[in-house]
Amino acid sequence: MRSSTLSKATMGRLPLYLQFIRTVQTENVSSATVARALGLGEVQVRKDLASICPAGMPKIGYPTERLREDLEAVLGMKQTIPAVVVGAGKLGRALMAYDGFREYGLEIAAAFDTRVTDSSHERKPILPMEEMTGWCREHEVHIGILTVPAGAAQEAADQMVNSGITAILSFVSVPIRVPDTVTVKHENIALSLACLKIVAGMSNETTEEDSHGSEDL
Amino acid sequence: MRSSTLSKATMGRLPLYLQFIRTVQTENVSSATVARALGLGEVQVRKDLASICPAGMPKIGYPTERLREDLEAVLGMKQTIPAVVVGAGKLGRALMAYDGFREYGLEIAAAFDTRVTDSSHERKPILPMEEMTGWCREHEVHIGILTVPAGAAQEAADQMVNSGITAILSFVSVPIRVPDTVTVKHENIALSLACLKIVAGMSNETTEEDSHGSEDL
DNA sequence: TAGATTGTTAATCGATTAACAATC
DNA sequence: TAGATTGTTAATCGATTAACAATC
Repeated sequence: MRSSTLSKATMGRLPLYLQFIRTVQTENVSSATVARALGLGEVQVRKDLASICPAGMPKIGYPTERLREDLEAVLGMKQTIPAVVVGAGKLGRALMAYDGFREYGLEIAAAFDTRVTDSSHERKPILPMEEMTGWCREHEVHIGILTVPAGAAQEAADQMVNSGITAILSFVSVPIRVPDTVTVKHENIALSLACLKIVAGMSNETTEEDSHGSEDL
Repeated sequence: MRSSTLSKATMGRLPLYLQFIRTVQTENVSSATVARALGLGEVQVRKDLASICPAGMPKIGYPTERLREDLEAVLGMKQTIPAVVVGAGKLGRALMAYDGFREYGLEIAAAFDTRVTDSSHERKPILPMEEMTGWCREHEVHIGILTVPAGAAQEAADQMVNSGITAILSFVSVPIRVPDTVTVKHENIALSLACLKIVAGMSNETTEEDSHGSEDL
């Protein structure tokens, strides 16, 4: 019931709140403080927080500890669940070594690659692709990170689906086809950077006809 | 004039269109085709495309080549501009080696790190931090990718700003403070994965009270 | 001409913001 | 009590969708 009142937009901001709340040292924190820190509207913050934490107190604010717990609960970070990396290239291995996942209730358990690579320097196993299905089913892994070359993406994705993975974070720049039951999120780094280039006004798109001077966004 | 009619939402979809258009083999492409491929509304696609490409023809669609050119023009991909990586750890070096940036008119020119690292295996120079300001000013670099440890983020960001960088793509999970003239985009991979976990319904947030069965988003 | 497709105007929807009531 | 802060209701804003006119 409660979850149905959380809009998509609100949901997207919750991790942002959590990130900031974790840095707060005081016992209580007000919506104004959060808003200022994150550059959001005060009312928006209050509305968002009210939807997940009923412990806000007039004149005092939100108990930091309680707020953090509620955020973590809604975001499902109470328990750590395993994920696998598919494609143990440079990016794949960089992600394996990244320990920031744990803060968000996730842990890379293993990686898979078509070529048997030297994993002696890694703390986690890099296994041949053929073992993925068995391994994932055995360890009940349902989240995968896809970091293979574009040409191998579809085949790898198929194998992931076949291994019982239902959520894929893809770093591949080509779209992949999966059944409706599987969620794919594309993380296109080049694209993010390109957007930044545009927002920062570095593209050749700035026309001289716009006599307003530089637009403020 | 034209650019002012592009909403933020539309702008965000343009790279998506470009990605797909580049895969199209036919001479012309209809909004219906694009919509189907990307899972968007037909009218939405038409409205978006109409705002950047005046060459749409009833009964025929959009000339693929022309559409691609217009998209690239608006997205500022005609010319390649340089970017630097700050923090030559695993992720930083993985990004250096990634050649997908070029497709979006960007090129990693060099990396900087506090520790002088072995860059003999790299095709691009990894230079000591002290040289960043001079190097960036000389090469007129205004875009930077931040991949340092959280503890070093603020200092590194300050140096980037000082080097004339006005757009930062940050992979650091802590917020950084920069002047208003600098744009920062946070790329929190762990967070993306966490969102996926939620969307895919793997968090412990699913309540038994929701008797609708699984929600379809 | 007829039909398919584009482009635009109006209606709907969702999210943000403003105003204000509630409360410790 | 007075004041600061929360929570909610109504108004505004922006984006999407629906209906339809324009056109090759």
